[in-house]
Amino acid sequence: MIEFEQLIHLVAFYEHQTLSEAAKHLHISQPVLTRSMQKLEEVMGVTLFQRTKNRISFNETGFMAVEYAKRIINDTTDMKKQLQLFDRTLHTFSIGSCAPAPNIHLSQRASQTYPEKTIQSEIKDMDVLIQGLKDKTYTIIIMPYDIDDENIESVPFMEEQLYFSLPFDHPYANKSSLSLKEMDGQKMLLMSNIGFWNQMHQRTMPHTKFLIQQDRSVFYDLIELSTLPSFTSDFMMNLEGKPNNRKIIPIVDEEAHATFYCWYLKENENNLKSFLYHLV
Amino acid sequence: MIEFEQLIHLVAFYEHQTLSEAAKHLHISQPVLTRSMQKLEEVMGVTLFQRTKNRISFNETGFMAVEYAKRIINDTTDMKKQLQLFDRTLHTFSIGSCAPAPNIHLSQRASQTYPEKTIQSEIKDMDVLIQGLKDKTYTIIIMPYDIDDENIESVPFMEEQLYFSLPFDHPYANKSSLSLKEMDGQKMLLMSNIGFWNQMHQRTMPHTKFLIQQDRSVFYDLIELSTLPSFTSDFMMNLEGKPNNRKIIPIVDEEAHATFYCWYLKENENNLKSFLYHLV
DNA sequence: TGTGCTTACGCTGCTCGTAACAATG
DNA sequence: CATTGTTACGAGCAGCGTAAGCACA
Repeated sequence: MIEFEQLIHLVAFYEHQTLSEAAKHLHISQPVLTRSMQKLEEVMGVTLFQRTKNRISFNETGFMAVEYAKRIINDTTDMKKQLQLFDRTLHTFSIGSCAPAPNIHLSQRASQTYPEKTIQSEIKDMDVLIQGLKDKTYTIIIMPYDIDDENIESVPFMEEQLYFSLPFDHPYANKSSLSLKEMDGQKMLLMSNIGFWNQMHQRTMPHTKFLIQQDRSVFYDLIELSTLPSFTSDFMMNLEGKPNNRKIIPIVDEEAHATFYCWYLKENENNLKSFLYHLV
Repeated sequence: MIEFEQLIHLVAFYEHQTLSEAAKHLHISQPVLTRSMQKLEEVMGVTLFQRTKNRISFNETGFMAVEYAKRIINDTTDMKKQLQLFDRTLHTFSIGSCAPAPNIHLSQRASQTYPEKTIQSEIKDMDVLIQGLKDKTYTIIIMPYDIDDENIESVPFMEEQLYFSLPFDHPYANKSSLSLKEMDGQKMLLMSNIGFWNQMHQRTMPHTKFLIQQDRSVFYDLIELSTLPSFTSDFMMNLEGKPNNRKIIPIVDEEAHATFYCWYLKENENNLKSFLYHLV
C-alpha cells in the first residue's frame, strides 16, 4: 500500500536536494527518509533514484514521480479544505441584506430559530446578493422588492418608513411632513453601510452634502451635539429610542418607504419552514 | 496525517453500504473500519456520517468526500501505472521495422550493444512506424527510404536483394536473371508478415496467387517438398543457407532491391551513439 | 435472536531514533 | 574530517483482531 507520507517525503527530498536536509525540515531522522524512499520504489515497482555510496539523486522516473506526487498532495489538501468549507456552510445561516434594519431583525430571528448554527450577515449591493443567493453563499437574502422566478421564492416580512430627524430650531421643525426635495441642498449626517438607501439618497437629493459616518456611536454623538439634520426610521427608533433633542418628521415620498422581502431558493423551502413560520 | 488507506475504506463503505459488508470485502475486521472512519472525520475536521446506535450512513459532506476520495485513488493508481510504463520504456530497446531481414539484423546488434535491456521488435506498416517513432513507442524504426526532417535522423545500414527460388525443373530455371513481370501469373509460396515487401508483391505481380504461410518451418518444408516458386534474398540465404533443391535467380527490377535506413529521433542521438557506431 | 456499530483489551509487529559503518571530496 | 547515505538494533506504541456490550428490528 502506497502511503501519503511517502509522497510528502519524496517532494521534500526533491525540494531540499539531500535526504539529510529534507529530514531536518520534516523534523524526522534521516534514516527514516532512506527507508521511506526505498519503500516507495518497492511499492511503485520502479527505480526512482540513482545511488552511489553516499549520494542519492533522482532519475527520470523519479522526477516524473515528483510531478505526480505534487498533484496528489494538492488534491488531498484541497479535499480537506473543500470539505471544511462545505461543512461550515451547512452549519452557518448566512443572511445577505440590502439594508440595515431588516438585517438586524432577521439576524435576531435566525439566532432564535437556529441556536446551534453560526449566524452570518452582511449588507451588500443587490446584484451581489442575487448572485450570492444563487451560488449558495447566502441562505436567504433581503430585498426591497418582490420576484417571480422558478427557483426563487420571496416573502414580505417587514416595512420601514424613513423620517427626517431635525433639531428643534430648524426652519422646518414645525412642519407635520416633508418631502425629500424640500430638504435637498443642505448638509446632512448619514451612516455608512446603509445599503440600497444610499443610492436612494444620492438619487433623490442630488444637491445635499452627506457627512458620512463609519462609527455608530460617533453618529449619535453628532446627532446630540450638532444641529445637522439626519434620517431615522420607525424601526431604528423602536430599537434605539427617539432622540430627545430632535423633531421627527415623516417623509411623504414613496421612496422613503420600503417593503422588505425575504428571498430564498425553493429547494431550501423545507429547511426554512419553521424559520419562515415564526417570521410572519 | 491523512492516510491513503482511509480513503479506500471510505469508498469501500460507500460501495457496500454497511461497514460490516465493506469489511468483508476488504478482508479486515469490522472494528477497523469503525476506527478508520472516525479517524478520517477527525483528520478532515468535519462530520462525514450520521450515526444511530447501530447504523451509520453518509451525510452530504460524506458523499462529497467520496467523490474526492475516488479521484485521489484514481490519480494514485494512475501514478503507479504511468511510472511503471515509463520505467519499462527506459529499459526497453524497441525496434519497429518495415521488413524481416533488417529487423533480425538490428535486433541482434541491439542485444549485443544493450545486454541489460529488453529488446522488443515488430514488423508494422510504415505509417504506424513513423507515428510510433514520434510518440516514442519505438526507439528506432527501419524504413526503406531516407528522410529529411528537423526531428528525425536517418542512417542507411544494409541492403537486401530479392531472388526467385525455383525448382530445377522450372521452365525458367536456366535463366541468369528474371523480371517480376516474367514470373507474374503463377502460384508462389510466400511468408506472411514480410512487411512492405508484401505491398510490393501485390503491386508488381497482380496476377500471381500467393500461398501465404504463417509458419516458417512449414514454409521451408514446402520449399523442399513442392515445386512452387518462392522468393528469397541475399540476407536470408546468408542466414539460413541456400536451399539445395532450388535454383536461385536474381530479380532485375529495381523494386526487388531495398536499402534500409535506421530512423531515430535526433534527441536520442547521444544515447544511440555507440549502437550506431557498431552498426555502420 | 440476528444484525450492525462501538468500545475494551491484549498482543503483534512496524517504525522510529540512536548508533555504527562506509564512502567521498 | 565533515558530510551523506545505508544498515543494525532495541524500544515503544499504533493498529490489528477478538470479545463484549448495546441498540434496533
